[in-house]
Amino acid sequence: MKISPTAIADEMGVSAASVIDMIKKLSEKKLISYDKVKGAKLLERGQKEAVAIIRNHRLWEVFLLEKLNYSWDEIHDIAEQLEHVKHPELADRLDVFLGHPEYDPHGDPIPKSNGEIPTTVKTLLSEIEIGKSCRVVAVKDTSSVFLQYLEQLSVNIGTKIKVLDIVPFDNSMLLQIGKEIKTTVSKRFAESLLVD
Amino acid sequence: MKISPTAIADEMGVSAASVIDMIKKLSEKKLISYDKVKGAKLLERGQKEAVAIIRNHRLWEVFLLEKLNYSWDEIHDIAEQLEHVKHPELADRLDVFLGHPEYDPHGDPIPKSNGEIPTTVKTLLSEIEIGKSCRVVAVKDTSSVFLQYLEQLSVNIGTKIKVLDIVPFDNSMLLQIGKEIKTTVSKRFAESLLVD
DNA sequence: ATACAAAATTAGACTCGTCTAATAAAATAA
DNA sequence: TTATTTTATTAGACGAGTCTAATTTTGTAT
Repeated sequence: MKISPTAIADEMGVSAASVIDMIKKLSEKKLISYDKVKGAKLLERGQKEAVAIIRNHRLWEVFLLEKLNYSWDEIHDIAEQLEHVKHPELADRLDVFLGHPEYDPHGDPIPKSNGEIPTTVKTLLSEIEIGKSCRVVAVKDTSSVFLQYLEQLSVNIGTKIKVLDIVPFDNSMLLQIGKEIKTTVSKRFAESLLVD
Repeated sequence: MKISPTAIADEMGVSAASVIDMIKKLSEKKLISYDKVKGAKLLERGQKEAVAIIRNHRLWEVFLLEKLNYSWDEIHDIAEQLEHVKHPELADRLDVFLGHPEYDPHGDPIPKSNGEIPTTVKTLLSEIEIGKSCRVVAVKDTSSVFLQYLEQLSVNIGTKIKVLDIVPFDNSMLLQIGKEIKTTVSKRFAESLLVD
């Protein structure tokens, strides 16, 4: 998909000018290609570097949650710093130490050392029909507010959810979460949860 | 002790001008004081930050050695990157996870969360008299070459060393290392090992 | 098709950490 | 004490990454 410089700027909290500047620099470094029409695309080298960093990020997230007992909503920010620590072998050793986890705590697949990323079939909760059940496999939004909300609703990776009803007016969904909780969530919410 | 800007520049591999510039900036930030005569001194805030970073560094070194099975001579460089990862509870959680280690793999004390640094009596191996025995408690030089040399001689923290003889000519020492190894080392070597 | 709005891009500036070259100050040797 | 050498300091510049304020391009509604 093509993403506009403005969108990147908003997402990253920097000015559009900075994004354009950076696109230029990354193009010069042959990490990305840029073309008004096709947008920005990762080049071979850029792709590799990017995947390596994502691998680091997700492995560190597992470490922070499992070993240091951080909570779901805290790990992302710390992993964002850890992911840039550079040393050959580091990711692989971490991977071994953690027992070769396949998914990070948010349900995202951890790239293999060869750069391969396991793909999983994921559906937005918002696309599940009335009466059907599913299990949470990942979150699309990793912001603290969202994760804390999930926590509050006892929603975790693996949690079973049944769609009891959908309000036609605004597409809110009435959900049965696990055995205990029955609640209504917004369309926005249902579009931020990935299920299988 | 007072250290000259030039010495810092050499040690850090930057120009003297950079050191002076940085001294100015750190002074403005009230992290250090600087005075031609007294030299540079850490101020309260600077001291705290510095100790916190040392704490991070040493804890990460323990992690890298014990959990990721890195070797003695590799951990320093990686820890130098990890030490700057910032998050309120990170050091404390790491500390708990590692079981409150008191020393890092090079034998240096790990500062407590309150900033306290356990002090240990340490003597240079070069000051041990003929016939006396001692145990290695720390290394003064953490360069790869030195650590690899130690590895080769089977010298580790805790290794027992007996000084069998000292060559008056150049102060080389004949050592009994553990039970197996008997070898002669230079004065420079003996001044890089700390024993109790 | 025209005109307005939104997005992309450029220009010019600022901070940071760094550098080299020039100058000043201090230490040391004669 | 003066000359020489070493060290400290200043001046001016540069690249990186960022910004704001134009300006240009593109998209869209009338």
